[in-house]
Amino acid sequence: MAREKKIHVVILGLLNHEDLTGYDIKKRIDGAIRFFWNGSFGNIYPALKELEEDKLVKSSKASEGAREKIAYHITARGKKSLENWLKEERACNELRYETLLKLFFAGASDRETALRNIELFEEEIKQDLQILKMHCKALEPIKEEEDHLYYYLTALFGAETYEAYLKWCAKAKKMLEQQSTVI
Amino acid sequence: MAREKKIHVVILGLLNHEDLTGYDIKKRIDGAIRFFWNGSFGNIYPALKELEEDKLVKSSKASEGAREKIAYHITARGKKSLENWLKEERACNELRYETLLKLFFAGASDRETALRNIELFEEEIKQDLQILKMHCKALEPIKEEEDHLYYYLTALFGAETYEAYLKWCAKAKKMLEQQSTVI
DNA sequence: CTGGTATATATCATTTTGATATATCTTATC
DNA sequence: GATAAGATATATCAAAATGATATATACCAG
Repeated sequence: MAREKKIHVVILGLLNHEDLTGYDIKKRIDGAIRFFWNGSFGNIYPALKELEEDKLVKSSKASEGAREKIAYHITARGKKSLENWLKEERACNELRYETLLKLFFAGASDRETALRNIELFEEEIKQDLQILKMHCKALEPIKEEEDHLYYYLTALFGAETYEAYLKWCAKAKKMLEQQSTVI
Repeated sequence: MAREKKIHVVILGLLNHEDLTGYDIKKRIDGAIRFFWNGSFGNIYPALKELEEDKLVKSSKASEGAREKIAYHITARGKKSLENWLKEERACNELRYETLLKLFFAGASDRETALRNIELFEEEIKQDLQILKMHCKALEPIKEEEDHLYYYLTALFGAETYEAYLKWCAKAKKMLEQQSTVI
């Protein structure tokens, strides 16, 4: 295994159940996957070429008319590679929340700024929570079929953690408000 | 504002209440900050040079004996820059959990692999939760003083979300086990 | 028929990550 | 008192991810 890009397994995972173009892949990532992983054209297109070089995917010109369009199909080798990754006993889980960074350093400004940043976070989370709840609602009834249980569980993870975020927001706001009146 | 590196504000935030060397900065990040932001020598040292070029920090040779050591101090300009960032109304909050990616694509392997990956995640979270709870316990009694409330709130965020993760783990494991016996 | 949006591929500069190199200081062990 | 291990300290580099931009076609509404 020469290459170690994470985008490779994201692509293989998506291609594992349907043929897609680079553009399609980006759309899929921007759909449900974005809540726990990202991808950009800047790494998708080069990755597709590398995967083809390594014979993990196979391309086919699927051009409709004048517009060029390249669809990719996973190979047996690609499926094997995907499964190997799934069985690897290490996973890199990390969170990068600028809001928490700002809160940690909030002492460099006033209490109002700290509160405002939490409110902005709260709004963002509320919106995304609505989307996650819709995903859950759509997947819950069909979770006995095929891979839907897996999709449901990732959506449920998002929904439940976002609920926890909102509870924390309320608590944090209250504490900040209390302390600012005392001082 | 020429440069836009996030590591710059992390460094400014840390230098805002004490002078530090690059190595110290890395240690601070690896302490409490790592739960929501990371930094590496590979970007800390170049960032310090850039910050000095832009006059946001000032270096002073603090060498003890033969070992070279460069301590950095924040300037008035640096404090201003930090505050501007805090007041900016946008924050990039993102989560990158390979465990969820593996779960989403778990259909490419067997149910046991999916379960195993959740168990590994659970173990990792349990360990970090202990650390976060210790942080909370240490900060809770002094949260009325100075910036401690901010530190406490970030630790509390971690502790509460990790608790939510563990609840989800239990639920997810149960669902996976139930479905595997039915099929 | 035309302007806006979606489709589609590609590239590039900037940033981050992770590993490695180098050297010194401190502490424990034998 | 030797020496090995681990912590301190700076620096650099390849690889990967990010975010923006360029280019061109297809489709649809007004």
